[in-house]
Amino acid sequence: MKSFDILDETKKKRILDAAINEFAENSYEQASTNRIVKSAQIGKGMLFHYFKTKQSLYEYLISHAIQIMEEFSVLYIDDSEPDFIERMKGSAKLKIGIYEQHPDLFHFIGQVMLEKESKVPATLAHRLHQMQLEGMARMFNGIDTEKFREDVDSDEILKLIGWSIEGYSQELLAKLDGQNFAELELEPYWKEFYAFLEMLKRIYYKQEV
Amino acid sequence: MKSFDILDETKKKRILDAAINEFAENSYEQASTNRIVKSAQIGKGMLFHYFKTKQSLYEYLISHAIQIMEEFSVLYIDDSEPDFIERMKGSAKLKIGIYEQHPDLFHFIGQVMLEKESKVPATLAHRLHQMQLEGMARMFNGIDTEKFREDVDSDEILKLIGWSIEGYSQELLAKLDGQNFAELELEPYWKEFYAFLEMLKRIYYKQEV
DNA sequence: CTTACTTCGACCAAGGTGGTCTATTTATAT
DNA sequence: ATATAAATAGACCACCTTGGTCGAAGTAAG
Repeated sequence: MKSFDILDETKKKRILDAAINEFAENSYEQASTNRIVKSAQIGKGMLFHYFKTKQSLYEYLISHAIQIMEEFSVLYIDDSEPDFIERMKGSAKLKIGIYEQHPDLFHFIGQVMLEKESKVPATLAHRLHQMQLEGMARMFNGIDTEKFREDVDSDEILKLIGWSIEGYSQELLAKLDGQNFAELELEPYWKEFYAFLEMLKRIYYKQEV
Repeated sequence: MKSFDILDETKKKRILDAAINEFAENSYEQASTNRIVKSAQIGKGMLFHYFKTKQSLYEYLISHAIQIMEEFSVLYIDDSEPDFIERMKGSAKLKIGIYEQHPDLFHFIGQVMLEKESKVPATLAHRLHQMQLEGMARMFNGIDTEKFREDVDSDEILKLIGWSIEGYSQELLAKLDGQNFAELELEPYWKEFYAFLEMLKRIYYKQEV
């Protein structure tokens, strides 16, 4: 794998993107190394020179994906922010950030989660699980629930706000489908999103008098 | 196809379930007729006797799925009910009802939607689209928005309630994963769900004084 | 000119593809 | 009981894709 780490960044990215995309859209078995090399525009031999087998390529990708997720997580999510909705802003920026730079990463990880364990070595499965737990912790630990309205259980409020933001994002993403993120002016969408969050505050926070 | 329609219901169901499952979990190209016949416990020849080609089987399934969805829709969704959340109860019952009797139907339709148009004939694509529109209409037409709190736009409230119920269902479904619906006592879960809906009313409806 | 490394893609055996066909069983009709 | 027709299984077909190999050509360095 040394030989792979040494490549120019652009070729490396082409290969990683191609491979992640292939494993995102197909199960391990159905994913095709032939399609990967074609999409990455390299010869068949090279892929098996860099990664000796399909399986080891797969494991490399999983590890790579975890690494990216963790980097972005510490970068974007400020777990000292006590206001839940403010913290969710960071989470949204994280998702968009990953989406811009690695469009298929979430899809890939989702596919990995569905995979029969046999293809995902125990240590990687463990790291994935750990990542999930830590992500939850970073999202929910130390939230100030005093701000929430008192006629609804605060755990419920956390979930409701989460689901609402999830729904909003899905709708937005569907609307922006096909368009190229890189050359898109996102600022107005953020503005709208912030307004949406303010609305959530109006709904779920105590009314200031 | 006549020959197929005549079969005993149990064998018919075995074949339909196997085929829908296969096309739900794989794209058209990747779906395998071999796996279908093995799973349905019939000989290879029979499948191609009933449906002459893979493509025509696929189209039969799509048509079949649309039919089921429409039946359930008129059965469960009462579009004369003016209270949105009450109407959503029907929608939830519809989903569970379909899920019980055809576990992979939603997944299948989702997969069909993703398919490159070429494999889905225009007329079926049109029927699918029409079904979606009518479903939306049955959900949202004639809703009494007077009940909603007035400090938030009522269209937003409709969406927020929808997303919240969606999130709740997903969470519940994840919790019940793997368990067999048929032999499951659902009543307590409905109870909890109704309580959840009452909470949504508290949040999104005008407070009665 | 030699040595070492990179790159490609033809090639391999193995196995899966949609679809056909024959042989046999089962049901129906006379 | 006999003849005819329908239902059924699965071996088989030609074709394609699979993960992986390997030799040859290209490139760079010493």
